[in-house]
Amino acid sequence: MRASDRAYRTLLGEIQDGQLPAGAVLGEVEQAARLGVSRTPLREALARLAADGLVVQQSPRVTVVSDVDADDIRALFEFRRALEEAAARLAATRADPAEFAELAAEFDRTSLRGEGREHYYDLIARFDAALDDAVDNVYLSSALRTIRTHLVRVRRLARENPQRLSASVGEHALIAHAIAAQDADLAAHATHVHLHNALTSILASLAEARTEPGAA
Amino acid sequence: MRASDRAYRTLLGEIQDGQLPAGAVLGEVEQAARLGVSRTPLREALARLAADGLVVQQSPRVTVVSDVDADDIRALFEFRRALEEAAARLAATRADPAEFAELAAEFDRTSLRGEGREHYYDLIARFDAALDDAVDNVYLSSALRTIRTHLVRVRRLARENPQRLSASVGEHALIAHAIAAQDADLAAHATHVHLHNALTSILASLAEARTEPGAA
DNA sequence: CAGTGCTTTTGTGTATACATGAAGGGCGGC
DNA sequence: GCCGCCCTTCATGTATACACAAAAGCACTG
Repeated sequence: MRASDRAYRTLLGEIQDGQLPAGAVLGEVEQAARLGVSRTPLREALARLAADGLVVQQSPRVTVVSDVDADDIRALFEFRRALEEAAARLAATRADPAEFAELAAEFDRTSLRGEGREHYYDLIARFDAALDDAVDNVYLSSALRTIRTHLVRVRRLARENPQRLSASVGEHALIAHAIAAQDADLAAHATHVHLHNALTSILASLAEARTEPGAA
Repeated sequence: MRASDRAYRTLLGEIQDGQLPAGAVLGEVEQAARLGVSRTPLREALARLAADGLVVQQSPRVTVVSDVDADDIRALFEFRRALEEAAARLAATRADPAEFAELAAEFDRTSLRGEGREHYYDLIARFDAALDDAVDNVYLSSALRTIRTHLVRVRRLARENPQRLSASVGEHALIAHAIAAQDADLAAHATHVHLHNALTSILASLAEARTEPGAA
């Protein structure tokens, strides 16, 4: 693997994990030395992170990990709503109904059995991949990939409670059913509802975390 | 200005102008020599172009200018529709009505006087800037900027006729009026109509250009 | 003592040298 | 004569050296 890829993935993971918190300064020489690569591939990694919006050039000389506050999350979800509603509509038109019927059944089963976090996240990831595949639009997929990159960090900031997770499974089931039924309106509206609930939960969790900053 | 910026802008302009046609191979040493910069800033420029989607890595070793065909344009407009409808809705909620009333009046005047191409494109650019400003969402604005970058090339491929241009002014006037009236539904639907008409015109022009490939 | 200007230092921007790997051509064998 | 292997070459990936600019610190002056 290329050194620039390693640097990118490492930094990406560290930013998503919170090991590199918002505001952390990323000096080229410093990070290059730490990651064991030279400045050239590290610069490329920083450029990619900047294109993703995960780091920003605070001043011409200093690159920092971008901040994430409630307003950012609202903006992200505005963007996400526009894209995912469109994606849901397109998938309802183009997707293989059988594939989404199968996904819907899996969501239903997961909801009943109440499985763990990792099973749920894995299922979500497969659902997202199927959506991307069905939509078959590189512009949309690329933008959705960027959003998901940011969402990893947002989820970490606002640790979702099991109750919300369970509700989310049901919402996904409905979206998958709608796509399988080729009902574009329902798919879009169910997506809207899902994102509304997700945002509400995240903002509530964030506000809660602010009042009692412990438990880190 | 930085050498990497110069390289980026030059290459961007040449791709948008068609001087670098789709499929053109961009070797690092070759382009670096041609543009009078070294490989390091040129690589950065290529990376930015790749992030924009204007060049693609055809194979691990060769970077080419991305192709634009009718399917690409349809995909671009699907994406654009999702974003601009959302932007129109948000602008209708958040924009300063007076600003868009003024823009709407300018569109009306332009429509009456039948001014030239450059005046129209300039007005559109100001409208887009006002929209970006009103929406106040970096994710949306960033995605819209990417779209506009691609649109320059699309417009060049499908030279729009004066008739379509004139109709487009009227469609923009309606969108601006809707935003000024804070009518989100009308703004979104007028945007949808506008993009539908624009896409139809572009695809027709493209099909026409294919049957008579002269007039280049 | 404070303010200003100079100097030093540090970090980025750029150029170039080196390593590595793939692709193409040529030569040899079958 | 054709196929396959090896060698050469050239492209990218990486490392590093150099240049420049900005910021910080110190010293000198008012």
